[in-house]
Amino acid sequence: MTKASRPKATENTAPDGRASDAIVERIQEQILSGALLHNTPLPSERDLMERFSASRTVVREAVATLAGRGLLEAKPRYRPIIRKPGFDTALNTVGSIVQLMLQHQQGAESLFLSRVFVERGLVRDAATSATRENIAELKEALAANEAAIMDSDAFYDTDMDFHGVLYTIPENPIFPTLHSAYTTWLAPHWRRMKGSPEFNRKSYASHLAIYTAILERDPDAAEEALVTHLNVSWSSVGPTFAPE
Amino acid sequence: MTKASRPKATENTAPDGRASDAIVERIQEQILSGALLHNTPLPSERDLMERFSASRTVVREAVATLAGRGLLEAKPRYRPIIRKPGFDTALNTVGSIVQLMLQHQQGAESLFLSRVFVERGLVRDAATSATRENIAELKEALAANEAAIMDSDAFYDTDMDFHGVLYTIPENPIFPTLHSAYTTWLAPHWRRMKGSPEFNRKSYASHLAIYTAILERDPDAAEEALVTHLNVSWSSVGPTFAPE
DNA sequence: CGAAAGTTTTGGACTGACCAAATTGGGGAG
DNA sequence: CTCCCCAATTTGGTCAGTCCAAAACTTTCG
Repeated sequence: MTKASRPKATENTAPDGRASDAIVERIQEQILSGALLHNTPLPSERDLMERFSASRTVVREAVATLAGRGLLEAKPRYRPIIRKPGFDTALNTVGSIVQLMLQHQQGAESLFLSRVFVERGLVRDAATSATRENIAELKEALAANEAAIMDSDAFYDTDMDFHGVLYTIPENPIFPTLHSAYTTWLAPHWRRMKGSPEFNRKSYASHLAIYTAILERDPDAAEEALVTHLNVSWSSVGPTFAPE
Repeated sequence: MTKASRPKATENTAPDGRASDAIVERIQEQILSGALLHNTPLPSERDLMERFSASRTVVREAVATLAGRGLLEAKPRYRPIIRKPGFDTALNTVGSIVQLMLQHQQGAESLFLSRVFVERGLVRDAATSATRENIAELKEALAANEAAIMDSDAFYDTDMDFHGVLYTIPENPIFPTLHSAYTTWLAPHWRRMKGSPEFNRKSYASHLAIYTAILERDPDAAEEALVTHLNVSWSSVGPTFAPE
């Protein structure tokens, strides 16, 4: 105890904003520095209010803020779990807003088009600079994709995986994150209508075309194959979004 | 707006999650539907607690959540301002986490490389499909850039603007947002070191090369000019980030 | 040794109160 | 009549204390 852990009266140099912000920052530091371990639960609120000599209100607010930032995962009645931030954390925090904008097809289409844009760049780069390992992975993903043609659920997964491999090629952690963002955000709409082995076979053919173009180091061909592939997909998914 | 919804009396039967979530959702709806107008202040907390017949604690929590999602802009002592969500809102909410990752390690570099990736695609597209207006805008931005060579502050701004024009070409609202995200996130480091008219002149030359390549509808040349340009910039900015 | 019952802890929510800053309303000076 | 300044009121931020039901932790018992 010894409540005197922090004399708050003696120091007033900066314009004191929110009291919780100070706590947020302190906890944040401790999470980043590792003083609070990843995947472990946060100390109890009553504990925290002692450590920071603040009221529960403030502590609570701080916790909520941290949770909003994704540094804590706060399930309703449970202890908040500490999450060290990564690019995935960042993407997660936007999830709720993106979700809102996806309800209007305008937003969904924008997002989809951005994906096309990104993947166009990815396949071009793959065509010009994919390593042997990259190509091996692509081949593997492609094989899995072919094997799943008859099972639409599995096909969906292997489809995602194939595209996912493309995102790993730049070796930039942002891209895999982006991929999972695209898939999780668009997934609900995507899943709802999907199906025939016929359709799957066509998709697979597209994938193969992309792969082949990459193998032949032909960026333009790879890009074009990718674009037509995605456009076909969109033509059957786009309409599932709200009209206006 | 006939959805009067239930007044939530005393019930314990349902697995009610967070009480504030219900309010969050209601307010969110009202913001989206326009019942609460963009850029106007939210009603007072005491008012809200009457409307939703909840305690101030809960109302407060709801407001905090909304603010965290970017639907409200809450300055410390002022009334929260209603913000209808857009892609910019989304990017804003990630700001704090991104900021964390920028301080450290290769986070900054990853971000920068992603920018290079994006702009490569942008200039390619510009080279193949820029409209007369796009080109006119580029020309204008370029002229402004040249005129600012002697004034490093102004040069920085016109530099950003020039790149910004590229992000408008796809006519996808995500891209301008992305541009402002890149600039605001990287700005602090970028600003801290820049300077000589000498350096500016070189940058301008790069911009001109990009512009010329676009004019000549040469995607490869445009891309290459862009890459060398950004790499030069990075070589003088990158080191300003924390080592490891 | 493990499962059930019991006890303590903890997060969610509410009330009432206080303070300082923001907003508002009303004069009084120009 | 307008504009600015100062009180009166509102409002956001914070605190302390209380209640409750669900988790988490103990202990007991089969």
